[in-house]
This record gives sequence, structure tokens and C-alpha cells, in this order.
Amino acid sequence: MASNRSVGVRAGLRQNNRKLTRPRQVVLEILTQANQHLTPAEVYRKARSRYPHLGLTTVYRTLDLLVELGYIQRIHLDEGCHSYALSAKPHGHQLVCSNCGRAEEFADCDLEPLMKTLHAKTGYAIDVHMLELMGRCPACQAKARPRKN
Amino acid sequence: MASNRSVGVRAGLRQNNRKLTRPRQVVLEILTQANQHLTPAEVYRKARSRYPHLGLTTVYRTLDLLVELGYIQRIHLDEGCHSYALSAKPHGHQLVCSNCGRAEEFADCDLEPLMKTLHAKTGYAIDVHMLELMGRCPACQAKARPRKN
DNA sequence: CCGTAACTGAAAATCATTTTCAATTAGAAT
DNA sequence: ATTCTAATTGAAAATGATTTTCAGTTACGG
Repeated sequence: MASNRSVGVRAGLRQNNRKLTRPRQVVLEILTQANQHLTPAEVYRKARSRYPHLGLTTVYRTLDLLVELGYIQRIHLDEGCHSYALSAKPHGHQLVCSNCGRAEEFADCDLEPLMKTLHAKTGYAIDVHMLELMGRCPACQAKARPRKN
Repeated sequence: MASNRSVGVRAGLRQNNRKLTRPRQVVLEILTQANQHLTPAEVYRKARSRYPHLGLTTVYRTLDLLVELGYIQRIHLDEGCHSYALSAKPHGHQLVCSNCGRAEEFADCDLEPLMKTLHAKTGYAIDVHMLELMGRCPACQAKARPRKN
């Protein structure tokens, strides 16, 4: 069953003279099915249960490629550092649970006013921004305060 | 000449049962005099010209400590990953030049409305945010378009 | 000045990421 | 279906960043 996504990706790859290989499919599947941002090592571990021959090197290369083509995005966490997640929406940001790591993606960051102010103040031609929010997700909040009953 | 900052830091350290040692002073001086965010390796190189006996291990440990006490802040760049800079203002964010790396700090991020919206939408109890902007600084813009005359 | 907990630096260990290279494979062209 | 070739792969080695270990040193309260 070739997923819709996989069809789209195949086309995107072809445009760039790239191939849709098994390892690439597997990495993409893992990220598609995870509701989470994953580190390269995590992707590797999960992907190998499906395709044991996969190499870690290839995971790194595939993640880079998918970022380059815009199918996934790179996330910076305070430690551990790099994780990757599907970019469902153009220009997505993450809202990450500081307890369980679950993440929501959102796009409506509305930083235009801030960027204008800063441009006026500093003269910088701002073209990129990185925004990430952290806090407890509803489930973890519930777990944390069972005494509330 | 003990700087004002160094006095404040000494007090802060003492409260935590920590000492103000020469290596720590040097690392702090380097960051104070840099108008830039610096990686641990950069801090190390600069600091050694002043205090050649300094070890890289100590630089890492000192940077961690200073972050913990709130005197400096950790910055995440797209690659290279970690850099450190003085946190002049409480809760600072960085506006980094994508060309030369120079950075401005700002605090008035005004994300409250966004955080409220997201809280309503997702239920997350948001308590931390990471925001970083990138773009060309005025100097690099000027350099990039000399033909404009 | 003393005592001691905090701190230090060198070396080794660990962990993430990249490079190298010979073998394999996807997919365009027959 | 078969061939051809550039793109891709995985193992191993190399590189780079960061952490741990540990014996010796130092700041600073008493």
C-alpha cells in the first residue's frame, strides 16, 4: 500500500534527481506514524524493527535530505539537541510537553509585529525565526495532580 | 580591578556554596567582552590567551554553572548547535545575523496572546519558550549590495 | 593560618555526526 | 524484460563535541 505521502515524496525526489529507496520509505513511515519529534537515534531504532538492514548513516543522510526537500523539519531542544518531525503545515512550530515529550504543531505564530519593531530598532533584515514552546500536556497535568479529587 | 559584574557573581556563587575562581572569572570576562554568542570552543580559545593553564573541561563546567545561575544563556543555532552569551536582560532572546553571527538581545517578545490561544486550543500549561530570530545585520546588508550606489 | 569542601586539568570514555569506499539498487533507456 | 549508470547504501573509520574519572590544587569560612 503506497501511501499518498509516499507518492508525493517520490515525485518530489524525482524532480531533484533522487530516488525513493526502501530506507527512505521506512524513515518517512516512522516519522509519519510517530506523533512525536524523534532524534536520529530514535528513528534508527524504530526503523530497524521494520527494516533491520538499515544503517544509522543512512538515517542521518535521509533526515538531512527530507529537511532539504521540506518534508520534515528539524527541531532544537534544550539538550539532546536535534530532533525531527513531519512538517504537516508550512512553517510549523512545536509545542512540546516538558514531561512526556509529546508535541503539537502549530503555524499561526504571528510574529510580524515583533519582527517589524525589531527591524525598526536594529535594522536587521529578519527572514527566519525559530520558536518553540514548552509546557505540560493535559495528560501529564492530570497525572501530576491526582490529589485534586 | 574587580568589575561590578564580578562582585555580583561572587555573591550569587556564595549563596549557592560555590567559589569564584580564576577560571570562572576569565570565562565570564570573555563573555562580557564579546558582543557575540560564543561556542564553548571559542570561549576556550579566547580565554586561554589570558589564562593559558585553563582546561576545556572547566569551560564546559563553568558555562553550565553560569547558565544555571542565570548569568548567561544558552543559544541554539541551526548547526554548531550550542553557543553562550551574557543574559543582560532577564528572559532574553537573540536576533542573530545569519551572515556574520553578530547578535542583538531583546526581551520584549510579547508571546502572551499566542500562548493563551494555544493553551485554549491544546490544554498545555505553557511555561517556557524559546525564540530566536535570524537575518542580516545592517553592516552585512550594506556589504552585500555595494552596487546600490 | 588551617581544614575542607569545592574546584581544577589531563586523560580516557562516551556519544553524536561525518567521511570513505566498495558493493548494491532504482529507474531511465533500451 | 534487460541493460546501464548515477544515485544510494552500510560498515568501518574518522572526526568532533561533551562527559566522566580522579588525583592534585585552591578559595574561603573559621
